Amino acid sequence: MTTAVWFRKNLRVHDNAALTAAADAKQILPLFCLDPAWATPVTVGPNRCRFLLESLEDLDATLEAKYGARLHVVVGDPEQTIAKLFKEGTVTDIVFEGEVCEPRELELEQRIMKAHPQATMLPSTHLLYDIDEALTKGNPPTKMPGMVKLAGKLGAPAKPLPAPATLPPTAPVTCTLPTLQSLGYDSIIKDAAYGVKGGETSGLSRLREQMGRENGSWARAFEKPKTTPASWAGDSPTTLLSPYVAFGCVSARMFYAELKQVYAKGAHAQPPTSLLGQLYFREMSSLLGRFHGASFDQQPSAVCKDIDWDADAEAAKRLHAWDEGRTGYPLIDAAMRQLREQGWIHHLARHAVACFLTRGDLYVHWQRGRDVFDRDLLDADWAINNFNWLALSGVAPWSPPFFRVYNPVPTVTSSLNVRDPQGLYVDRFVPELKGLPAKHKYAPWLAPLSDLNKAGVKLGVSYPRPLVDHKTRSKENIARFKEAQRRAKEAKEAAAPSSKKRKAGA
DNA sequence: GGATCCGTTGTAGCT
DNA sequence: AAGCTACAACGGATC
Repeated sequence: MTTAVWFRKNLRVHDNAALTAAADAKQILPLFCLDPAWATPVTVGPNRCRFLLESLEDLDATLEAKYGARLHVVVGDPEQTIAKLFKEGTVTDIVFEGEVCEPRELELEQRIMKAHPQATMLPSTHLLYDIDEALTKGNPPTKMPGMVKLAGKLGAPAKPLPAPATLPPTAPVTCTLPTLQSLGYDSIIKDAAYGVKGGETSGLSRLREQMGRENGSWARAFEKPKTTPASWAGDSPTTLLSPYVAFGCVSARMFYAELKQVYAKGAHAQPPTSLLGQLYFREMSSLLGRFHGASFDQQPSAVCKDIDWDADAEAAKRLHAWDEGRTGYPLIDAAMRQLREQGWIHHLARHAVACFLTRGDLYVHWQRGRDVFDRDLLDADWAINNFNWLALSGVAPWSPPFFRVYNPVPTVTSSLNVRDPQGLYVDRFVPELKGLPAKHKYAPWLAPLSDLNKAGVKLGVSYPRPLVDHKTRSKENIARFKEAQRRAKEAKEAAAPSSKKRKAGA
């Protein structure tokens, strides 16, 4: 009698409902299914895959040290892997946590439950709140005041489950962890942003380190818009805990519990900008993702206007240049190159590149950008990624007004808050501009020819000229967006006339 | 049911 | 230097 404990987005021993439930089993098989269809270099970048493998390695080590158990990692289709384990008699039972909203995972678990009726699917520990309970309180909020109100109704999140004291013996299985090479990755990037390494061990130690930063006053004072996107090393501007939370190395409830302790010791910032606000945004994204289901990542939908994004060969070229950091706008290019190299960029850099790709400059479909983020971000999360691309491209009810476009050339007053007078961020990620005077670093096309020559910069050759002219393009795009919106409204009105129309007609 | 309020993060130009 | 305004104007929640 062996119970498989299927690890999914909970790569940890703390706050793990499945592992906790397995404490009563006769024998267990800790299991992770690595779907090779998921982990391809095209869909999941090497850095993100590396973080996963490190997390699995750490989980295996923790299981062995704490319980004398080992993690059985199988590279293959999860459904088939589990079916085979049952068929061979390796396992007789399975326990796992349900997914909160990602459609492919929800579909997968439905197939598993159908094929193995004895399986136990437990409520997820992925969020602060039980998602089903949260959704009984009405439609999920789309703005932070609504989320704060909902949190008030739901009360304090449950305390994180402690790691089990003991576990039953592990089934005797030999297993070796896959490597990036064995999964078909050839460009192996070793250094993530700020050296974040996957796994519960480094995740929990990073959590404690960040909560203890400046004796807790840093976490209490934290306000995201005040941090700068021109960051890549040294003290991180944000906690950089998001990759750990995304893969479940650190549970949101554990994060919340530690944060509450720090908050208890003094005055602290409030949502939306505070650290708690960040956990609330994550919660809100998942609630909305669950509520809208598979349409959440589509256009058009109940939460996505039908905008006529460019989709011709020219647009494909612009997308490619954006993806590779060759737009000719150093801020955009530095951020996109950092994303590839480090698997992380600051929140405001995400705003800058997302606005630039979509409504601001290139007028490319937000789904294209979303897929690039999904590939490269260590903290990629289906609900959060879609929520934010819907927001930044201007199509969602929770979007900022579409005509508020970020300037890709940082200024002192810009809300992108770049604050990089020496242009060090550009130097680090766009080294071909290194010799330029600092004042031209973010707009090399404005530099006098003598400066360009001195720096060895040949615009259009060693570094691209601006792909589009921001001032004229953003104006045109705003007009196009407005027109698309007007058409959509008209179509809606024609389908279901409202009293407004009658009034207008009278 | 209509009016009003407000939303984590716009920019440029002015005082 | 912080704070105002013009630009052009969405849509959900609330009263």
